[in-house]
Amino acid sequence: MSVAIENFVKAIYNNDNHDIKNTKPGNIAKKLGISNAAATDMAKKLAAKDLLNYEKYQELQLTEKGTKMALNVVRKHRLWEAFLFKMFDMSLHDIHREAELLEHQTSDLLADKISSYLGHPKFDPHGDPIPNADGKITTEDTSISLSEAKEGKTYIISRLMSDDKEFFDFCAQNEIKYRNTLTVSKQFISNKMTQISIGSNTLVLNEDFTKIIYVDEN
Amino acid sequence: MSVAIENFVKAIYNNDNHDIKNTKPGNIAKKLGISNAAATDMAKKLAAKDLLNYEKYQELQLTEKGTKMALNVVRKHRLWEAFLFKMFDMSLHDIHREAELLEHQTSDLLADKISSYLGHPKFDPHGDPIPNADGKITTEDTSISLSEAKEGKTYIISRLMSDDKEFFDFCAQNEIKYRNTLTVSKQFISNKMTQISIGSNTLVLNEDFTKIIYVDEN
DNA sequence: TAAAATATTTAAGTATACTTAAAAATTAAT
DNA sequence: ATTAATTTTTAAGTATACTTAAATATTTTA
Repeated sequence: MSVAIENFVKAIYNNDNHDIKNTKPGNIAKKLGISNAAATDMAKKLAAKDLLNYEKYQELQLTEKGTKMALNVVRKHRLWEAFLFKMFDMSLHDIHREAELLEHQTSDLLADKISSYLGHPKFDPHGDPIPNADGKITTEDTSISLSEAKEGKTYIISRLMSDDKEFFDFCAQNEIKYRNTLTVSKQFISNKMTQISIGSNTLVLNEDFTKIIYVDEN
Repeated sequence: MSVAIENFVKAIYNNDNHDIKNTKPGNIAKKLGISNAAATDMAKKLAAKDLLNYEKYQELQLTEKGTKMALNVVRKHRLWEAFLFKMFDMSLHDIHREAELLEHQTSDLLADKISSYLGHPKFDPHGDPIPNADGKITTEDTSISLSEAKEGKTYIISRLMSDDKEFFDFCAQNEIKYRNTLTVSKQFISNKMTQISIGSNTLVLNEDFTKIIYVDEN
């Protein structure tokens, strides 16, 4: 299957799992940087290949076959991220960019070699779960976004759900890192801001950031 | 530039350097598994981009710009081979197949990271030289093919110039490996066969193999 | 050196993955 | 509940990288 198709099913999968669960063509188009028309076209094409269910004006739904393909690509993406992060001194943003390309040109054999070398990790450096060779995610997700965290409690950062360079630069400057500990000192409900202390820093984060920083109870 | 273009200039580069130096469209087409017509088309297109010089019915000649592009791709290919060979237990044939895909999706940044990790190797596991970051090959090639080697002399294997699985399987079974030592016991000139002793084996190789096994004097 | 074989080029056509522009349907706002 | 705004779809068109078939040029060989 082509890169375009792999990226399309991956975008649906990611949208379905994370975001506000909008998998209509326009939303997928926005993620992929293509026109709405192109997304509608592709949706019809993939429906004919039994990768997704398409009904006019409805959400796109991956079939079992489509989900399997998406998970295979996601697995390769996250394995590459884990591998490059371990081997080389590269930022989370950079490893994401490389993985975005390499994921489509990686045999199942090589993916297994990488997984094996890393000791079959269950999470990538963003904290996202890595599907196993059968395309199954075997970990439970108990984490919540920082925006939903409770005042006074201490948490461990479990995921940094972003591909944005500016966000990661901010993280790097403020000890916001996968597995680090933080305490929520205050939730400013009406302003949708969250005050945390992490290491020696006190930070007040707005919703843009607290929605993509995921944490687990300590 | 597209994968098709990168593969096209790479094929010209490789043909120009190794083989019987035939870079006419038909020969490139054969290497790439495309039709002659497609190769002629592409040649015209690349001439317009100043990647090669095209004159009807003549050999295709890479320009400086085209050569640079080819060397950049070749560098990435050989770095991936060296890296995968070091990291994972994979055959020469397998690492070639992976590198063939990964080479087009690798940033200069990542290539440099790989090179640095490996200590800036000058040769890949086939014995082919790895161009440096400036696209220069800094090693001299003093090796000759086994078909040209002298009776009675001892040599070191410097290159295994093939991507063929059967050839590498044969090599694996007979201690034919980069850097191993062999002695040419007899050249059967009229039959174009070469008898060698390597390790505990005596082998009589025909021209198909002696033309792709390169050796250096001891 | 002329005929036969081979290679290259031209021409016409295809599939993929897009585009823009307009029409149709849905969703949001008053 | 209409109207307005937004989305989705359809339609027509484009670039890339191929294909096959036929025409033309080159190379081989007898």
